[in-house]
Amino acid sequence: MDWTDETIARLRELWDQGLSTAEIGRQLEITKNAVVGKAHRLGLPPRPSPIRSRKNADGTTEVPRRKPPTRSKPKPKVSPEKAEDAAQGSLLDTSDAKKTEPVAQAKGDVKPAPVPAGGLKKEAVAAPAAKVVQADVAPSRPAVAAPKAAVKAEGTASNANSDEDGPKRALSSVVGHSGAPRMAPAIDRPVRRGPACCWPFGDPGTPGFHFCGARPLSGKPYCAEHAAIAYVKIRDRRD
DNA sequence: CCCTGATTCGC
DNA sequence: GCGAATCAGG
Repeated sequence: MDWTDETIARLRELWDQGLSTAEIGRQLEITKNAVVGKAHRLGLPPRPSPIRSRKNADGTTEVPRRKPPTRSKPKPKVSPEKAEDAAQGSLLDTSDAKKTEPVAQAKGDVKPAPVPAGGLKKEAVAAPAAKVVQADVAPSRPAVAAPKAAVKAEGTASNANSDEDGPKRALSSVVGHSGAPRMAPAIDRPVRRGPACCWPFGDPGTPGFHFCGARPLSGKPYCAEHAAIAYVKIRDRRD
């Protein structure tokens, strides 16, 4: 993993948004360990940890006894092949024409698309301080992720699977709405110094990848347009 | 089991 | 510096 300035920025954003390390890892296509490790090294603010670290009265943090790790695992270094899939065509849907098949699907399943498997969880509910919860998914792949939350909230995939390709087909329509985030909006100011909408276009690592860059809503990482997609009101996601 | 984040430590 | 392995709590 090469931690470019951009990926670090993304990590910071996502971390700041309160996403779980695993979620961030999925979006950046790295492991959560990498996320945690890097975040730790960067000195990012620690997030509520599941492990109890009770504090003494004087403020010192008492860490539970750490057992001397018996780490001597001659584990063969079989590097898992990380096939990169560059499926970006789906964002190019300019009209509201309903594509029943995301492009990503068509490309051999060498690597499963990083679509989050879990449904909305506590993390989503406990999210930021507003009536707005984060879509449990990431805009890393807006065409796939965002709509999923918008469409079916409680779809734990276990019960709502009467329609197999339900989510897939639904997403296209959702994406189509709200002015279809196709390519980068031609912003008047190509270069801005302030905060920029970090809604991604294309796949990270590919030449055409870039962020929206428009002025984000205050306190949010996205501009108004993309925030509307990235966030879903609790009320609205219930059917 | 699953999830989570934190830490360790070989590389 | 990086991150897999591991730990540890829920």
